[in-house]
Amino acid sequence: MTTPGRGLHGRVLDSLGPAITAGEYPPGSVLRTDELAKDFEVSRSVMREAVRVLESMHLVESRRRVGVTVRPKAAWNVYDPQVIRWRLAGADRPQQLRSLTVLRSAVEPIAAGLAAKFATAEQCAELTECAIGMVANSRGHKLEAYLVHDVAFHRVILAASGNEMFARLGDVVTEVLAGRTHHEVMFEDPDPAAVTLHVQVAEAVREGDALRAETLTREITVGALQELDILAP
Amino acid sequence: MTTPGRGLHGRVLDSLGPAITAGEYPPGSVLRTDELAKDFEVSRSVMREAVRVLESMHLVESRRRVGVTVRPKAAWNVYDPQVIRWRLAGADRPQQLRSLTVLRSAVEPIAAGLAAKFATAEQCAELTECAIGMVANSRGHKLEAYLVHDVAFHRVILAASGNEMFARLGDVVTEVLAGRTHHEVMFEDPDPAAVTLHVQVAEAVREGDALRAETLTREITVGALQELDILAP
DNA sequence: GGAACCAAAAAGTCAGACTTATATGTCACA
DNA sequence: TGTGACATATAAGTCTGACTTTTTGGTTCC
Repeated sequence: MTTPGRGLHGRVLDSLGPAITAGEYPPGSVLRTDELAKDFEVSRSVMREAVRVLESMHLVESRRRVGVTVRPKAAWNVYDPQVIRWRLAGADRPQQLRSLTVLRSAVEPIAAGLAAKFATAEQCAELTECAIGMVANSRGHKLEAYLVHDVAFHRVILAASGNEMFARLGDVVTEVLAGRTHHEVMFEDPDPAAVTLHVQVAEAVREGDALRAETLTREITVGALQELDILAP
Repeated sequence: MTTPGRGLHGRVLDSLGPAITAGEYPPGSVLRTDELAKDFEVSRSVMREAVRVLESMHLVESRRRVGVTVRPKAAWNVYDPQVIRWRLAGADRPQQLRSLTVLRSAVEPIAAGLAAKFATAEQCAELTECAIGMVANSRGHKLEAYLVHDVAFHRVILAASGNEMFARLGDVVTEVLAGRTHHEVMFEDPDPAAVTLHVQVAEAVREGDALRAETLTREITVGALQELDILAP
């Protein structure tokens, strides 16, 4: 999905980042740069660059005479795609999946409404294609192919909303959907009702019916919430 | 609001970051590390650390034999608080304000609904205090004091939602509200209807009425959208 | 015209010396 | 006994220079 280990400092991050988000170094832990450098067998300059990046993610704080302190989870930049990936890969996975799904349930309906208003003809076509692809792979244990179209569908919706911040959630949604299919139990074919909803959203967007697109998408996300037992009574 | 210029590399960031987000170096521009180091009168190591941070924000990409390339806006980590601050401070301000307000309009109603279910007694009390503070400063050109309570109100809602990702939007909302009051035209007292809505939201949350809290908050955010001429017909 | 090759350019890496801020302990004095 | 000033050790921060590695773009030769 993303470029791992860009350079030496990147490999350090790929190792240190997940360790922190997984709570291996609990908040308040103090690390020392040159000790880390020794542990990871890299020069101090490389380790310093890695620490700087972690600092920009608010995962750690570097202070003179003290060291590199791990910050509490509440301070983390939980929207950083890399942090999200690290958390999804570790012990934090369930919580991360829940909060992301709740975020989706807030954002996607609004995005769909905006998409109905602002989507280009090309995006409408893409959307329809995705919906068709989902239908075509909705039966017969072709989950992999189904997922590809499902992911693409949601990405197009977010991009077509015309809101840059919504658009940037495409990666996040991708991770969530991919995770749901790959890691969770998902032997059966997708819910036919959900497939229909996607087709109908594509319709509504094409017809410029913002309210309908929003409502239908809300139904989709409610389904996603229910899958994770996040009830919305 | 946040710590500016933490160390030498921080000061470089405070200068280079805004320049990039403002489009001073358009996407595709190629910078060279040691040239930058010379320009900013810092050592290469310091400049490298700054570049690493910019890279982690997806503002630039560093490649061997090529240099440091500025990435297109679509790649930027627009959820990074620092990037948001840089954009709000520069030419991108209007667009940034719009997309943030749309994001708010998606997230806050859901957050309010969750808050109605999960807020602690303490948070309910805080919320009521904020609402009272808003009422008390709603007339007589006491906008500064009004704003303080307004901001606090929305932060509590987001925090009380129990969703870590919503909670982290508190800073963002703060920036938006502060910006609206300080930079935009806002001579008159706040809309009395909006004040009432806040009071009612506090009520609904206290009573655990999720649906009402959500609906009322949606009315608040619709108002925010209208202020920016973002119509939602 | 295309494939193999070469050279330059820029980032990447490392090691070592030095500077600076600061937490903490010490000691004198009240 | 408590409090303030001061000294000291510590770890991050900074700078410099040498070296390595990757990659691009041109050049040569078939």
